[in-house]
Amino acid sequence: MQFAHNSVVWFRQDLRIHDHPALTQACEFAQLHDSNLTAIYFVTPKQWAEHDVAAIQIDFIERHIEQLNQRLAAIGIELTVVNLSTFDDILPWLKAYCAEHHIGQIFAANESEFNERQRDIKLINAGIPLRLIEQDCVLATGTVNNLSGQMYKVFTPFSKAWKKIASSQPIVPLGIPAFRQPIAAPSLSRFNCDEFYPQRVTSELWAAGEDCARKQLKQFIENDIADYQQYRDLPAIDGTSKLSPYLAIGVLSPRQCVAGILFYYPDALVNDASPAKTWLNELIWREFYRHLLVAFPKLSRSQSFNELGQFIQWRNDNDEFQAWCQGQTGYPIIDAAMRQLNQTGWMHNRLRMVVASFLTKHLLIDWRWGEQYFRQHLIDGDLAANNGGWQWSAGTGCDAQPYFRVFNPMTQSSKFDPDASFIKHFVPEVADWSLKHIHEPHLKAHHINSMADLFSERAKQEKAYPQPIVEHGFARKRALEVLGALKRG
DNA sequence: CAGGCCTTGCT
DNA sequence: GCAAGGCCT
Repeated sequence: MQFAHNSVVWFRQDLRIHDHPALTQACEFAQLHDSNLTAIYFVTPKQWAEHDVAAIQIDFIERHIEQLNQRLAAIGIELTVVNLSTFDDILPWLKAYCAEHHIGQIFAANESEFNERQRDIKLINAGIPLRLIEQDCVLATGTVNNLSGQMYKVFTPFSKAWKKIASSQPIVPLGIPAFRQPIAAPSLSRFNCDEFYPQRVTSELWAAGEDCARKQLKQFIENDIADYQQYRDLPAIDGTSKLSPYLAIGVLSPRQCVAGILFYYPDALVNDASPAKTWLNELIWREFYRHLLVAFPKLSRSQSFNELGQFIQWRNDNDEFQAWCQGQTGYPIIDAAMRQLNQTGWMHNRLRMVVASFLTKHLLIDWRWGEQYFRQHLIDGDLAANNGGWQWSAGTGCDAQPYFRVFNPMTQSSKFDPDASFIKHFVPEVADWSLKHIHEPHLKAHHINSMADLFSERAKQEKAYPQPIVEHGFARKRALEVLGALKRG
């Protein structure tokens, strides 16, 4: 029998060749042994459907896989796309592959989600020579702890500790490994997802490719990061980085983002007044939620962080949930946000908080319903951040919003979309309403005053837009009673 | 261990 | 001004 010197790099949610430690180590291994190195990607649509991965994200992934294929070929690595069904199919496939191709080592980036970790542990226990490289976070999960040696449960002390550690070590992204002579890029198997994803959904708002992502990162840090704090809450303005789709599938690494910040703002980790501090904090939130996912695996299984969360008496009215999903609640700001999600696969962060608060508090619908709907539609779907954000809104999470803080959709509307230009774009029915009525829709009279109105286009349109699904004062009081009951026991 | 502190607000 | 209560040092 031939000695097993060949190796594989297994790509998951890390679809890039820059700053990819597992890829780099695989190349070094193959150079050392003068052996073969190939790359694989597993398509597991049944697993993805169980995880509520959005069709638009799968399309985004497939477009990046084609790009990755070209880039890998340029350094002499052949990529194979393998169509399977679930994670459980990977073990037999890898067993056969390792035997046939004399594979001695499989390199892969670690993942923080529970099922993904279980998959890897099972493979290792079954004898698959899988070597996991910690590269999911800038600072590996489990390495940022309080003085008791435990994971932090409050963001601010976590972020301080994180910055202290990060500032004491070099943050230098790896380049593209110089490996072998280019080969012709192989033709890849198409993703076979039709059974679980009959509808293909493509986004034109995010270009595919590592080069696009890197350019967008550079431009954001160079031009926009200092204004981020000022503009990030205004959905009508392009004030956010819009990099989340790339981070979610690993076209960019978080280390590239932090290194980018430090290139332009070298003191960002130690200077609390740095213009880059607000966006840096967002990256640290990403790390916080991932570290939590590993420290508290129940979060991956949709259990509330706060034990009391399981006792909340959700109303869970299905018709109201549908109205929320479809952007038909009668609150223009809520409906504009949900339609942005439905139409583009992305929603502005401020609005994610607004609609999450509305669903969980005004409608008293279980945050899990909203979390699932978000994942099913977001191009940047990411378990850690999505779960963290929803539990923060619902008040069940780690370092969450207090239960008695109920966002006022009218205040949020006038504060963050003052001229209603965002709302009007996604809810044209209200485009000719006064600003006052757009922000405070309950003041808008929906009466039809005359026969002329009845037949006018305007009357039809206004009739088509629903009355507010629930009155704010009433809903607020109801939420405080239901959620407050828990605390009183 | 007592005391300061705690993402994005509300009335 | 207020709204708990737990976390962190």
